[in-house]
Amino acid sequence: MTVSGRRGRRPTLEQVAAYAGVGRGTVSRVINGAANVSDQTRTAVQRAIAELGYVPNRAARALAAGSTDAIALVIPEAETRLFAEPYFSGIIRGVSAELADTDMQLLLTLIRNLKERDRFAQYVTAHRVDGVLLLSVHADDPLPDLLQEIGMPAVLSGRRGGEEPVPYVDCDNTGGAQAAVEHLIGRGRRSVATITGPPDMYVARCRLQGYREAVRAAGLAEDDGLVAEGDFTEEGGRRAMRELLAARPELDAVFCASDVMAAGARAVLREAGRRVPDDVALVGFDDSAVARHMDPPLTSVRQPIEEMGRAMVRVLLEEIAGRKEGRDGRSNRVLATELVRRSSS
Amino acid sequence: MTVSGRRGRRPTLEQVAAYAGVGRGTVSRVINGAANVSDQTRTAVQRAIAELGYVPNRAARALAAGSTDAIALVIPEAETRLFAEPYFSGIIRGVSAELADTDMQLLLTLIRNLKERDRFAQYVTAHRVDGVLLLSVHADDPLPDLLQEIGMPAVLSGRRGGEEPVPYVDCDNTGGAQAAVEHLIGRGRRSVATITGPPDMYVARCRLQGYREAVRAAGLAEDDGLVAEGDFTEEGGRRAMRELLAARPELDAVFCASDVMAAGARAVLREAGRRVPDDVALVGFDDSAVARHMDPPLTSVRQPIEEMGRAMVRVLLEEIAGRKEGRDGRSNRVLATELVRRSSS
DNA sequence: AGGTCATTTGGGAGCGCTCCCAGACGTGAT
DNA sequence: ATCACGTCTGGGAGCGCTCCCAAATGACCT
Repeated sequence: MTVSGRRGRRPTLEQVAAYAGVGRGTVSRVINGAANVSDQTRTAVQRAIAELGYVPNRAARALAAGSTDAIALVIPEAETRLFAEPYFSGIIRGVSAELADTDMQLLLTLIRNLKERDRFAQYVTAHRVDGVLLLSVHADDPLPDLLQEIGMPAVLSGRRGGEEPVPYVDCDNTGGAQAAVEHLIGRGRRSVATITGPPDMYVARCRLQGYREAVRAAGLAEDDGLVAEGDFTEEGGRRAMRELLAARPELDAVFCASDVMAAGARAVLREAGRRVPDDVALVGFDDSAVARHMDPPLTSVRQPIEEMGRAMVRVLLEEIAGRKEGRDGRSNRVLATELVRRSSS
Repeated sequence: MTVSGRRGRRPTLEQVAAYAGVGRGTVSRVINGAANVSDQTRTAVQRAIAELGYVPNRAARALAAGSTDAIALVIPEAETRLFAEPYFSGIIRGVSAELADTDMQLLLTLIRNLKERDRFAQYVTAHRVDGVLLLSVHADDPLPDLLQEIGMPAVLSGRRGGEEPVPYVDCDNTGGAQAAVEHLIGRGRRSVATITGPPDMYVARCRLQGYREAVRAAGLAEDDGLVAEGDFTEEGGRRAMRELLAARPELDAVFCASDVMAAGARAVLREAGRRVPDDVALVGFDDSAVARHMDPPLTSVRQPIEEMGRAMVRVLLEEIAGRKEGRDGRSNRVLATELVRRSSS
């Protein structure tokens, strides 16, 4: 063995220093990109690192520096089912991509009950991550406030309401819904109904508002008989569609606040003998696999999910960096949606 | 005494010891459940921990003990699209559930290119996790062998071939396919075709084998004209279905090695004027959202995905514990599948 | 010549744990 | 009383880093 004291273990910073003929501090400076190191020394250290195959020990670094180089992605368990596809994996993909050239680690935490939430709360209170990404929290979730309180950098995906104690990244739900309904109206539909999400969800209210604005802007009558409440499930979509058909048999288009509800609605329309899109045009929201595989394929509003994941990381990293430097940069981000036209409308 | 005071910071083990009037070692023993601590002392320490709200510092523990209390879940990027639903989220759910009462952390790593794979290789070589869960590796992936080489505990989901250098958890693909085809034959179908996955994938070969065994067992003719090669995509399913229809127009059932291919097949059948299930019965594999939302809903073979995630963790933890104690317990696990009957067959 | 200042460097002092050894304190046998 | 042998317990010695202070160096001034 060319290096003394190496015997099988991973080389330490100390050994790199010895090998390069410099002090520990200098090696540390090179690794962390500190400015005041002469080029000559830097090169020597870098060669030593390469030759020894040195990789810093994360635990030691975390202990000494008091930071963990890790962020947590927190997902309420329910969401992994509801948003299974493509939301969940899309966000993860974006987050991971944006993290790839950082050397931050991604910790995944599913929270399926109160006990686990408390455990996670304790976890972050103990500062075992540098920041937290919170996926689709519910309106009554105390986590955002807790994080705000203990000064843990955090970013939300979506909003629970208009304002939030921590930064959020969201897509333009109102605008997306509006575009969808404008599209329907633009295709000559005159009696456009909507199936909404549960009204206690902000995202559902936004999509409903988008619908209303489009209807109003087109000068069509605002008719509550054309609005039915769903719950983002297929069964809810069925129920709502039956209500609509009963109340306004003459309707010629339906904007559904989710693809899954659109699938339910489509089934009811089929039973009722209405053809899609000939008799009734259908538009969904989410652009999920369900939309692509429906018959006919469903026009749907696509959220830039992967990009949202990336944006969340960017905002969080800014937040973490800002926190360190004492400044306080709250920056939200709202991304645009896109209407994907298929043959259902 | 620099110990008392420290306002604002998290309490340390040292402070707990002082508060309880014992030594550091004793507190450590209580926390780690070492046997030789008197009940009285244990109680006192536990009270001190509770009263101070002490949470061990993971970095310090990892540094001192040389283990990280974290495992990595590694997913090749391509898979996050292909298996997006429900495989990906199902595994995560199972893994997370099984990990919940451990205090292991779950590190998520997507690998989207060679550079990232090398980085991850370096990462595990530096022993920054205690174990690795590898999702659906490709046949030419060197990661399993690398992990084996450096002695890092690892578990695969699925197999690349018959044997593996590291333990795996898989579902009974052959049995599932067999059950699906038996089901078709049991419903009176006599000309059962199959659309396979790419033959270089072990899972595809298994499902094909299951098909063959069922056909043979039923005493039906083994006819290569009834076997068409797909690639697990919808378009591949379409192409294969057209081939089958051209070669054996009289077929009355098709077993597809994936739901997505079944969706493609279904579209072609519709164009060809064949009714499902009246003229042609259809069965898929995966029991994905696509299956539930097809028209008619698709009979499909369900894999116990969440349970597979749990099993992977159990095997990995055993592996890690075994490694520590010097024993070498290679234990694979193959879980049963279940046929979910819907109206397509 | 001496003084000042910026730049670069070495290494001590921890960070909060676990590991392990030696000591304290029983208990029972001699 | 002495010894042996068990069970508990305290605390020293690290783990591999970062932080920071002081020292060395050299450039430039007075």
